Amino acid sequence: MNELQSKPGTADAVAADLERAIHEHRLPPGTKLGEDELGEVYGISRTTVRAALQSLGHRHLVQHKRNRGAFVAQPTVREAREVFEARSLLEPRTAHSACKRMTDDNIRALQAHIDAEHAALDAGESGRALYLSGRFHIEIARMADQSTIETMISELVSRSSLIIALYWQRRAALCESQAHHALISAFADRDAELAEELMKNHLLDLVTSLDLRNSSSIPGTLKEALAK
Amino acid sequence: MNELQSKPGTADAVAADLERAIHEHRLPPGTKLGEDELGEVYGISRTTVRAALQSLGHRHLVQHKRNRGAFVAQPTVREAREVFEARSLLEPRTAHSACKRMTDDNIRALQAHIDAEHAALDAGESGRALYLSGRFHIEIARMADQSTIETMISELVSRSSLIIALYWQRRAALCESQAHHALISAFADRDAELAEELMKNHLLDLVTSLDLRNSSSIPGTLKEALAK
DNA sequence: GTCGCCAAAGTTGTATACAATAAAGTTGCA
DNA sequence: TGCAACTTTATTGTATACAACTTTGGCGAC
Repeated sequence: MNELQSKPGTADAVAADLERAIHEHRLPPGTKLGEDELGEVYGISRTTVRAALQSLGHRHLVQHKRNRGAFVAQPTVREAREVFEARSLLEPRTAHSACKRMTDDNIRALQAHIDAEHAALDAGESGRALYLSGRFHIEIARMADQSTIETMISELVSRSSLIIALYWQRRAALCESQAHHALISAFADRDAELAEELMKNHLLDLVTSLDLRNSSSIPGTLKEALAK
Repeated sequence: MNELQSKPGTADAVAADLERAIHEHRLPPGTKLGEDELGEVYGISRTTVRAALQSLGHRHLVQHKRNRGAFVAQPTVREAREVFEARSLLEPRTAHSACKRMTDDNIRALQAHIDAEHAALDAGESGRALYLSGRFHIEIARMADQSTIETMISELVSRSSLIIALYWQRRAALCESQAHHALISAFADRDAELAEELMKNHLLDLVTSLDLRNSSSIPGTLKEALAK
């Protein structure tokens, strides 16, 4: 059941690699993604790099500035709200659908996901833990057998990772896994209504754990704000 | 309040032009989009054409076949169901939100949209009428002031146009505008709950007006189906 | 006569070279 | 000394050239 991954050196492979690096916070928001630089890293020409960056740009993970280059996107407060609004429309109902189709193998796979997340957290790899935490949501969409919605959620989850990088406030540390555990329990009990409600609340909790007050100074954006 | 449109000759402009042509059924599903050919039409190089085609590919409007080229996408029955499933999750609630924010000017704009649609239909421009009919849904999302969701709905609407081209069955002709009129009435009455319900039923009607029986022979796909 | 192989043509995939634009640093003048 | 305009430099935007692959037509063998 290997997910089909592109051969290394292709635009898709580079885009996937960059997306993961962004998702894992190894590339913070605002990081410049020079074409020559990336081409040298991956041993490919700018043409392929550009294709990858364009793909990420279309998913709102990188922001293109004309004649300036590509940068890891810095979602605004407004954008952050919109992303979670969209997720709240898609994911609860998708969790409901997924629950009704879920097999025992699926549930075990989700449990394994959480275990891996914990392991990463224990190993101090918080970026990887965050990535796996996002994948959890995508896996649920996949189990709902809705590839179109899965694609959308995948984009929203990646963007959420950027939002977390910018607006996360320390206090609410890792209540994450609690919600995910509860979801798995609902799946195991085949309680679709409960799963839907849990997902809804989980997303709500995520939003409230963010600091989305207007115009909080985003690190690295200050100089740009003045320049403009 | 001119919507910012890219200068002609840019990848964005070409992509927008092609998207509209696809939406208006001037480019039927399965049409080959040769790079040299398009470059000659628009007076630009293949580089720019490729960027435009890649953009449309990411929106699932064109399908890329390795070393074969780009073709106007031919959504499968499964994909068709998924697109409308996604729309049913997004649009009713968005109509609700839009209703609560809607101004009198907004309502007049929507009415003007429908009038233009009728005019196009009377002029025999059924493609343009279909395009405007889709724009109606996008305008509502815009009025909900949710640009992220608007982008998603925009993609889904364009894909719906391809689905209609493939699976539309003659009988249910143009009950379309009826539903849109009813929606405007709900907006005018500031009845958000009703608007949500109307949108939900409207999308349901759309799906049931399609012929989504498995493996109905799609024009132009037959030879490919046999080849595979 | 049909099947299979081979060759040639056309198209996309990739890399490189050139042009345009924006940022930054420098120099000159007030 | 401060500001402004210019020059320089580095980067992206665009076009073109080459390579790889798929397809299609023809030729030969069975």
